[in-house]
Amino acid sequence: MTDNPEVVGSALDLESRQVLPMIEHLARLARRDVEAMVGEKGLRSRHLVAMRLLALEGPSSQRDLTDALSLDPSNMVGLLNDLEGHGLVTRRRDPSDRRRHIVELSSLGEAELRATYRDIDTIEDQLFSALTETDRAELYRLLSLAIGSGSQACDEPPTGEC
Amino acid sequence: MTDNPEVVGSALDLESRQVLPMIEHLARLARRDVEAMVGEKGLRSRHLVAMRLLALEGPSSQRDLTDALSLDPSNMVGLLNDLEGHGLVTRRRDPSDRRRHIVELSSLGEAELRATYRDIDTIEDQLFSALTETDRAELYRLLSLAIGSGSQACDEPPTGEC
DNA sequence: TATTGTTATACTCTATAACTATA
DNA sequence: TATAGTTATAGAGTATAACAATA
Repeated sequence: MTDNPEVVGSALDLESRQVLPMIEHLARLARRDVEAMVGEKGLRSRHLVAMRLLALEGPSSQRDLTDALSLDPSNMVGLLNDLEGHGLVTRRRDPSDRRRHIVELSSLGEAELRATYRDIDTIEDQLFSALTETDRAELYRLLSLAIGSGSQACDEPPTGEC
Repeated sequence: MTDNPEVVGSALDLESRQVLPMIEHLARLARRDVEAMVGEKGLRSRHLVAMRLLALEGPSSQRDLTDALSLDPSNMVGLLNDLEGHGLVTRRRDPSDRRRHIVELSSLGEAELRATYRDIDTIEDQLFSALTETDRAELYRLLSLAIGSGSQACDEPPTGEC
């Protein structure tokens, strides 16, 4: 723990077990693979994530979706336009609050999502080939845990309020 | 396991323990936090990843860096221009192969990297607050394992050769 | 001829601000 | 006044192609 920057020999304590750089790296690799594989259909990574959420949560408002995905509302518009244009989701007004749109996965969207999941499984098999089944289950658990708390409990990043 | 897309009740088997969507989600959250925190210095997530690699591997050619980070060579140029402009890395010709640039982290860059790591630690503490220390060590192990094999063993994504 | 680095370029992703319609 | 959704726009991320210098 020297604070002298001249000591170049201490490269190792520059490596402090951080996971964020690795997550960013994996995300870039994965996105490239996913879009190379399903890109022919005009679908991209973000579309799949949104459809996945709709499959899990059922019909939701755009506000719910943007909050859950931590996306900007204006991005969600174009994203859903794409999906709706392909007939993968439907949008309708909420009768009880006509400002809201209720977004729902269509049966075509569900079928498409299933097909895409098989593609993603293939990519994951390759990307995580060094991990055992137990490892992968554990990875799933850890990431679920992080997302479950990290993105919901504390929305505003650096306010210090959390 | 029905293959009838009409069966909407089977939402749960659409959720097949995939980690890629979560990794992408976490990456987006993390990048936003990181850039909100260190953005004032003009540094971005990619800069930190590159500096981190230089700290770990020592002086490297641009080709080495682009391969390790799975980035496009043309992106690396601008990235290193930024770092060099801030005095965080140095570039010099390799005497034994004058096509190559040898890139090296400067002592200023090392100091800056140390300071940034403390910021990133803070973000990770918050993002992974639901995980125990053991969990986080395990997460680090699993991601390292995936990157160690996934990105090096198989560079070309969908050739089927891997 | 192949490789390293570079420039130019275009397309995607993400964020901000201003607007509308509803509440 | 506040909220859900939309539009327009700009900045950052990423990929491709063409090029110069060197091997």
